[in-house]
Order: sequence, then structure tokens, then C-alpha cells
Amino acid sequence: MRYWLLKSEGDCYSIDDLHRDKQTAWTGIRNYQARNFMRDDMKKGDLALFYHSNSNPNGIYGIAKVVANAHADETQFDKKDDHYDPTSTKADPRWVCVDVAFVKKFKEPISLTAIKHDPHLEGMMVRQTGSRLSVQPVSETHFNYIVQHMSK
DNA sequence: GCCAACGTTGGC
DNA sequence: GCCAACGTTGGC
Repeated sequence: MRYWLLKSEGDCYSIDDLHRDKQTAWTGIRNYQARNFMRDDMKKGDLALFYHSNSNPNGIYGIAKVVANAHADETQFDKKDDHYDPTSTKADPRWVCVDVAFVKKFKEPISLTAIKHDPHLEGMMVRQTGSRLSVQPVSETHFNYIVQHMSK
């Protein structure tokens, strides 16, 4: 089993939206590296830190769980969708998504500032400035530390 | 809202 | 295959 960090703009799709929906298809990822992680490595049962960007504060707001392996992202075929991709075909879909379910929301978000200042989280991808990857692998050590020692 | 960092596109 | 131009992300 693996651990992940899923990034979302807080005012676009938040942990509260996931709580309300119970589960959702993680659509709209249009970055090859992120896609490959979803397609090849994210599996049902994996856990993910739910990260809000462009929020106050930016940081980890809760936990989600992968409940379905990668499948075609339907938004790529929808002309009216922002993520429509006219070059992708149903026979050979370019973009995939996984389904994730709500697990918990932290009482207080773990801010990016706190993440950057904690020596236990040295090497975490989200700490690197300019790290724009919206699906990131997280080590088991980092995941457990965050859940056990930083979250409430 | 600004702007640095990054990924992608396309001309050559 | 290089790289400039462009669009987007995301912290501040």
C-alpha cells in the first residue's frame, strides 16, 4: 500500500466538498507525471493527504482514500468541460482518474509553513518551491508522522 | 494581484 | 532535438 498527496484549489474542490459527496472521481488532471502516478501506482486502499492550494492557509486539510483504480476521465470527452481534450479518443483515452472517498477532516489544517519547518518532513515533495505536481507520492514515514504527530 | 517556476507547444 | 514563446500553477 502506498501514500499520496492530492492537491486541490480550496475554492475549487475542498475537503468539505468531498465530505458532502462521500466520494468523487478525481478528474481534471492534465499532467503526464501526475497521470502516470494515478494510472500505474495508485491502487484501491491507498491513503492520501488532502492538500488545499490557493487557500488560507495552504496545507493539508484531511485524509482521503483511493476506492477505485484508474479509469478514463470522462471530462476529456465533454466539449463543455474546461478539461475537454479534442485529441483524446474513447478507444484510447489519454487521461485517467481514480475515485477517492472521504476519510477525515483535520480539526485544524496543517499549514505548509508548519510542514516546511518540521525537520521530520525533510525531503517531502510539497516543500520544494515550484513543485506544481498535483498528485505526489508521500513516504510511509512522512504520512504516519503527519497523521500521528501533527493532526488533530 | 504579482510573478517565479514550471510544463508544453511548435518553429526551425 | 533544441529552445523560445506561451500558458498555468501556486506561494506570497
